[in-house]
Amino acid sequence: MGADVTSRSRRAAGGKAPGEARKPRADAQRNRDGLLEAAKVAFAEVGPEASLEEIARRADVGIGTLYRHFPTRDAIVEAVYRREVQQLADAAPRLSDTLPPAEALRAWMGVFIDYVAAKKVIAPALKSLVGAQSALYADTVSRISGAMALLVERAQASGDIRPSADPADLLRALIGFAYVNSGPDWEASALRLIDLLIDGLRLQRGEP
Amino acid sequence: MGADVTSRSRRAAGGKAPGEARKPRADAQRNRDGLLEAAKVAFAEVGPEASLEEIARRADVGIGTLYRHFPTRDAIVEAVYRREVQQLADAAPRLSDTLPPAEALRAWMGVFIDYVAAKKVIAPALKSLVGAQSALYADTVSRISGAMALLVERAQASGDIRPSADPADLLRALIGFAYVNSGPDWEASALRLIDLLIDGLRLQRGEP
DNA sequence: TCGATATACGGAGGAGCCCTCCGTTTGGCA
DNA sequence: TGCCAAACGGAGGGCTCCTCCGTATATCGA
Repeated sequence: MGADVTSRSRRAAGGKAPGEARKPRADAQRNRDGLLEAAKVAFAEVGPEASLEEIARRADVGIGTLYRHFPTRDAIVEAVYRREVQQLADAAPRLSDTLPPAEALRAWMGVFIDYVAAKKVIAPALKSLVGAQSALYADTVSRISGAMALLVERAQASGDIRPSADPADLLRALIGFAYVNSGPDWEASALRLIDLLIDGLRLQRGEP
Repeated sequence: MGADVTSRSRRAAGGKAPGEARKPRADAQRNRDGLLEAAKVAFAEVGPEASLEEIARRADVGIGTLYRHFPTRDAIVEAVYRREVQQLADAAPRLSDTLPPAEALRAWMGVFIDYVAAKKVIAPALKSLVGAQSALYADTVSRISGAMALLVERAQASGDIRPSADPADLLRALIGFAYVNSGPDWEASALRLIDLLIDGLRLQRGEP
């Protein structure tokens, strides 16, 4: 995303094109990595409200350094979660190649829930997936949206589900189910609700 | 709820039973009301994270006074929302007397969404409706749960929806839909999702 | 190899918030 | 009218966020 201040992918060391910044310094890179690692741990333990000063402390780095690398809280949160989200998105095509279309859709939604359950870290970031203000999360959003769209399209093409089904709606529903993640029963409940939705989608009453 | 420190419903002024505290002082009552009013405004503007010191300031009251009346942030949030939630719960029996059971259920869920949309204030308190830790919100929760249970029971009794439908699941779904409340389309999307759920509930495939 | 200098670092400091504690004020009852 | 429980207010300790700037050093050209 555009959040990081340090830019990583410069052309390999050596001659630099005119106007191009030089390669990031080694200590900068090291500190950045350390910060991400510390943040991952802290977010997992405390949630995304974890103290940034505490994260800097854990990374053995000054608070100023943290802010230089990640000017906002969102920036560091987003950086930490990106890889996790990517894994989730990757599951979609895999499932789609394995299962009948509607089942693949159901299964992926289940995986989404499992994922949120396992890495509790993700849950609080969910809102950003549909949030308006999150230019920051655009990348993450498009990956997940893409996964959902793929599954819905295939299920529609095969006639498994009603053609009016809107992937954006389903994503909202899924995020909503995942959001309500307290109580001992929440995961099972979410899975039942997914089944209910899929059943609803299968119904073709009065659709063109 | 048990949150308020000052207790309002004493027996009418006059002789007091042995061991019973005296009636609250007039200034205390006045300040309590002022705090609630200020909090209502502040929560509406900023959400439930609004600064408590700011609320005390707006109410022309010391911070200590705020804390005496409402020892925790939850206490004051809860007090503000209770009346709003009550209105919502009241809508259920009214709809149930007017519409066919499944339609009443659908309509009430719609009202819930409308309500969250109109008084944005409520949205952030949603999580508490299913939260585990919220002994504080027990009253609110039971009112809403009761409304949902009533509607589901009647719809089941009439055979409109599958007997396995779980009111708690549906409440979770509804709260989830309402939670994902950003973007221009969210309300319409939520209503479509409700329709989808109701359609799913109508399906009786493989149910006893 | 050896500076020069862009780059990166650290942390003090201002401002805000949360919540507690306690000296002061005041409303209500006798 | 006077007493005193009840209520008040806000200073203060501790935490957080974020900015700013003087200091240190990694990198690159000579």
